[in-house]
Amino acid sequence: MDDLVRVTGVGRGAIYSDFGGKRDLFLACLTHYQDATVTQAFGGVEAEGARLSAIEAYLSNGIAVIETMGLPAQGCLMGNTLSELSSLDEEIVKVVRAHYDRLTDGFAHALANEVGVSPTDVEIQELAGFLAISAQGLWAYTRGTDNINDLKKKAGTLIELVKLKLSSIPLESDSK
Amino acid sequence: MDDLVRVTGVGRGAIYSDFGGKRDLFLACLTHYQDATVTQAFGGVEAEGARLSAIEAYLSNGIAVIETMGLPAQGCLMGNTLSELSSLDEEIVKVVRAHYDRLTDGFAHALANEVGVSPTDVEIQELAGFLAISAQGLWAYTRGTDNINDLKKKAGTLIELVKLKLSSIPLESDSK
DNA sequence: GTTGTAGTGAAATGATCGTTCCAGTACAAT
DNA sequence: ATTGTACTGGAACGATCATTTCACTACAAC
Repeated sequence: MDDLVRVTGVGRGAIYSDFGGKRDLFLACLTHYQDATVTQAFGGVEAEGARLSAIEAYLSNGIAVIETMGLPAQGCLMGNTLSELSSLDEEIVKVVRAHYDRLTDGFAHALANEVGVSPTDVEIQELAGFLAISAQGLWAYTRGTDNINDLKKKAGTLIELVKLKLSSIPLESDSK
Repeated sequence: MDDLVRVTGVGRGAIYSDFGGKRDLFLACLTHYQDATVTQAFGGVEAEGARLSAIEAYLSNGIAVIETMGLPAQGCLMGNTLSELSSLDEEIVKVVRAHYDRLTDGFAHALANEVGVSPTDVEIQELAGFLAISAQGLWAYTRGTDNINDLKKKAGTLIELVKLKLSSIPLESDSK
C-alpha cells in the first residue's frame, strides 16, 4: 500500500474510498488486467478469422515485449496469482479459472479456423486446453531465465507440436 | 513462523538456532524438497534405462497423488516459488533454475533412450525443455481446478504430442 | 460566493509477524 | 551427582503494514 501511494501519487484515503481495501483493490486489478492487458495480448487470437498464425503471433509478440522490458520477466498476473493462492479465496479462484477458460476458448477458436472444424470438436478443445497450460508454463518460466533465445525456441517447439497434432486432424480444411 | 511452531511442535528458539532465520529456513526447504519430494516423484525418469513410459508414469503418478490428496492441489514448490519471486533473490532463483535443468536433463535422458539417440541431441534437448515447461504448467494448473479427469486428459495430450514429435525423429531406434 | 465533492498529506491505531531472549526442563555423557 | 547440550514455553521487542481519521486544499456546479 505504501508502494502504491508512493508510485501512483494517489493519497491513501482516496485508494481506500475508491476501492474497499487491499483485497478488493487486487480483485479490481485482476479484472482490469483481463480487460486491458490480456485483451491487448490475446485479442488477435480471439478475433474473427484468426488461425494458427494468430497463436504464433501471440507467443512471439509476448516474447518481444519481454525482450524490450528485459529478462527476467514478470510473468502473467493470472498465472502468478494462481501459484500464490494459499488462502483459497473462492472469488479470486473464479477469476483465474475464467482466464484459463478464456485462453482455451480463444485457442480453440483459432485452431478450429485453421483446420476447418467446429471449435467444439473434442480434439480441438483438448489441444486448446493443453496450449493454455503450456503457454502459462512458458510465461512462468520467463520469470526465472535470462536467455531470450531459449524462450523463442521453446515457443517454437510448442507451435511445432501443435502443427504436428493439427496435421493428424485432417477433415474438411485447407491447412497452412 | 507461528504456524510452523504450532504445526511442528518445535519451539521458536530451536527453529532459529537450527536454521538462521525465515529465509534460510525456506532455502533449506527448497533443497530438501529437491532431495526428497522431487527425487521421489521424478527419480523414475532419471533412472538408468528409463524411457517414455517413465515420463508417462511420472505424470500419472503425480496426478494419482493429487487425486488422493484432493483437488485443488498445492502444485510444485519450485513452480510456486518461481511465480512468487518478486524480490529476485539470486540464491533462490539459482535453486529454481537448477530444478528446471534437472527436469530437462531427466526428460532428455528418457526421451533419448526411447528413440535411441544421444541425450545431447538438439531436438531431444528442445523437446525435453518443452516438456519441463508444460509439466510445470500442468502442476500449476492443478492449484485451480477440481476436475481430475480434465487433468488426466491434459497429461494424456502432452504425452500424445511428445509421441508424435518422437516419431518424427526416427534414427537408430526401436520405438515402443 | 457558496456549497459539495474529491482528493491530499500526515498522523495515529491496531494487528501481524520476524526475531530475540531467557528461565526452566529433559536427558545423555562422564 | 554433575556438567553440558538441546529443547520448550512464553514473554517481549521492533518492524512492517493495512486501515482509519481528519484538517486542509482544489475545483466544479449553480
